[in-house]
Amino acid sequence: MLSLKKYLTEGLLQFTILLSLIGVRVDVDTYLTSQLPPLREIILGPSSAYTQTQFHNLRNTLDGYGIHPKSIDLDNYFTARRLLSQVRALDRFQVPTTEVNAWLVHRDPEGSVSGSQPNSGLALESSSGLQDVTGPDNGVRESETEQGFGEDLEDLGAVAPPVSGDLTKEDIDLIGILWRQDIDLGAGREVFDYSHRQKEQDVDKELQDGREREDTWSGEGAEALARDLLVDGETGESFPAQFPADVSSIPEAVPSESESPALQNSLLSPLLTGTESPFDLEQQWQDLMSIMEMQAMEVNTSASEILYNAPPGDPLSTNYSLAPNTPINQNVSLHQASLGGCSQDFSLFSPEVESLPVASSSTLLPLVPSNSTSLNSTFGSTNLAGLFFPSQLNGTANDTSGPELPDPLGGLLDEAMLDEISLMDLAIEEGFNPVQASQLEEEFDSDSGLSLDSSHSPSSLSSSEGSSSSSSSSSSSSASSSASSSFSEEGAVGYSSDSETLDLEEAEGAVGYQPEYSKFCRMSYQDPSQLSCLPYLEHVGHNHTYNMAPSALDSADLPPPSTLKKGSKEKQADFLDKQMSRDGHRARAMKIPFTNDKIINLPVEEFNELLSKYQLSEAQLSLIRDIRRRGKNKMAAQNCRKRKLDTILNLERDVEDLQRDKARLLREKENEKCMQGAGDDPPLGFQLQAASSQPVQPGLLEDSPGGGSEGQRQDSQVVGSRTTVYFFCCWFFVVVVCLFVFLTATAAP
DNA sequence: CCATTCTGTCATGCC
DNA sequence: TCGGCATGACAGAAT
Repeated sequence: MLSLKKYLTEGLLQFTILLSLIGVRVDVDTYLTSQLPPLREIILGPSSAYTQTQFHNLRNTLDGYGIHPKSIDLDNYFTARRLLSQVRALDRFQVPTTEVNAWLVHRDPEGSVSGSQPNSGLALESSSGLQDVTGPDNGVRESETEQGFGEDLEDLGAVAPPVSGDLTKEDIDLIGILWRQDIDLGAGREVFDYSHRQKEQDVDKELQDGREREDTWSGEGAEALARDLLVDGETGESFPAQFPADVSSIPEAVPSESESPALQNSLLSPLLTGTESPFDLEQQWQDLMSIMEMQAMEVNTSASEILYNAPPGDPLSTNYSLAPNTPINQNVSLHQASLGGCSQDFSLFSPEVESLPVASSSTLLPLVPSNSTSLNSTFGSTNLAGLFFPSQLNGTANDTSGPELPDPLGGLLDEAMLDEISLMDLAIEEGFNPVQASQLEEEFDSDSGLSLDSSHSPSSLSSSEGSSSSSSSSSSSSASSSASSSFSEEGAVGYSSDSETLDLEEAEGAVGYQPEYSKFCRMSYQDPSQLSCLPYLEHVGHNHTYNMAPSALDSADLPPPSTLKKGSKEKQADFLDKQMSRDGHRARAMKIPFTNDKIINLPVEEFNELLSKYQLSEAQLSLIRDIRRRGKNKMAAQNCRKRKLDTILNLERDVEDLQRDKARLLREKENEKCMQGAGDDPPLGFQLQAASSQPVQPGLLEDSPGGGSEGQRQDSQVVGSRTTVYFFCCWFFVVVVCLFVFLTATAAP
């Protein structure tokens, strides 16, 4: 039997060698291990000569077959196993040569390695990898809500500036007129400068930017405006007399004129019914009223045109005219309730932006009318970014639309009143003392809150003063007014914060804290409780409950207006509302006098200073600090995840590069081996090949496809070749057996 | 309804 | 010691 085994094994060996020589790859491994155990025993058992094939079978040992006891050299075996494992470690990625060729053809365009130019290939690959990485990053960013809104913000920022380009000559003239109105009202340069005390540098910078924008966008008119601004020393930075400036002048006039509580009515009444405002008031107040009247007259535009030479189509004029004519009740429409918040907000706070440069402010104003109109037409969802800014571009064209004009100003007035109310409420509840108020005045009084931007903050001043401090002295009244202004400035109600948010967004660019963006719209909503302060505003109050709803209610969902168009924008708006989230509502509930945006983003020094300015309860302070902590941690978490993702992507790219390098090196190695080892007695697994012309492919030895679809394709080829070889081997085995029987029979005698 | 993903928050450690 | 950042872990919402 021993001889039989010898014959058989030798015969098989010779047969396999023969097959290898003729180019047929015999993967004995498969058949030996699983399909033909007897044959495996026969082959592996007899001698170590066949252990060469164990090179190929070594991994079978790992599968539990174990090395045959008769294996002559376990050391060699283990050595071979180790080497083989190393080789396999190298060629995980390996695929048959044919496939590799195809792969190379496929990969070369990408800059993948071609054996001759590894470096270039790597370089190209790395470059492509970079692209890949950037691509995924972008995708990720887009996927992230933050990022998505960041784009919106970017769009917002990008789109908004061009709006100034839409400023017509009339707009500019009107701005200049309004600006002069501020001067007439006594808003001195110091007021303006003072307003920028905190962000003076930013203001200057943005002012320059704004002037540049004016130059580029507005052309001559803008230049003229810029010259006016530059020329006039009083105005200084003067944010051009924008609509807000006009309104802002109100406070100044108010303190002097309105020290008696009786002014409450007079104070707000003019706002509410601008047309009826008497001109017998003080000159400033009269001027102010004239402005308001102009606004009121806006529908007819005749009066405004006469007084200010403002063309009918002027956005600003349209802007101003809106509210007075229309009672707030009328103004408050359902759509305003939902959207109005945003548009109104924007219109209101945009002027308030502390550091908002002339250009930006000027640009923003035109937006209001266009906005309102666009909102009415398209129905604006609460999304400012989507509707508002894009619409701004067309703002001038939309200005003429009559019936819809009243809304913006009405909304503005409403917002202003709400702001006032909230400020009053805050002032009352928080117990601002005149001293702090005076301090605040130093900070904020001139601070644009008055003259510079805030249209509503002044109004808030007036209202707060009128209502809260009836008998207060002029100083105290001014202090309170300043306090209220500071509130508004600080975003007590959230308006200013919104504006500031805008600022921050612009300043920070894409990095901007996007959740804040939601505030952009949301901040317009007022706490209903605040409305109750002023009895005569109650009618306004319930009218504006629409606006209040989101903020007032803990539920983040906006009241779904029936008229709203259900769309992605609205959905986005809802998302933004939800973005406002708990802290925003908490802050409102706690009547935090400043926005979360400031709470989170202000430097610790400014933050502490801000806190010191207000008499806040422990609960409020705790909430504020929690908000700050959570906000910062949220941003940190976002950054952390972003970095993590980037790291993963980079690692993935590196792995791919290394795999390519390994594949390349292995191919080179195999090629060298084939070149020099043709005469040697290589392992059976390597020796037997399906395609004689093809270099040895370690990939064939691997179970792992290592090459994706190409690898699968190759596998199919390999399977076919193996099947053929299998049948041929069986046939040959039968022949050999027959020969063996024949020989034994003949040799037996 | 379940699994996965996304996002916010907390706790912890480090600087 | 405080403030901020980084990060793992968890929970809830969204998909």
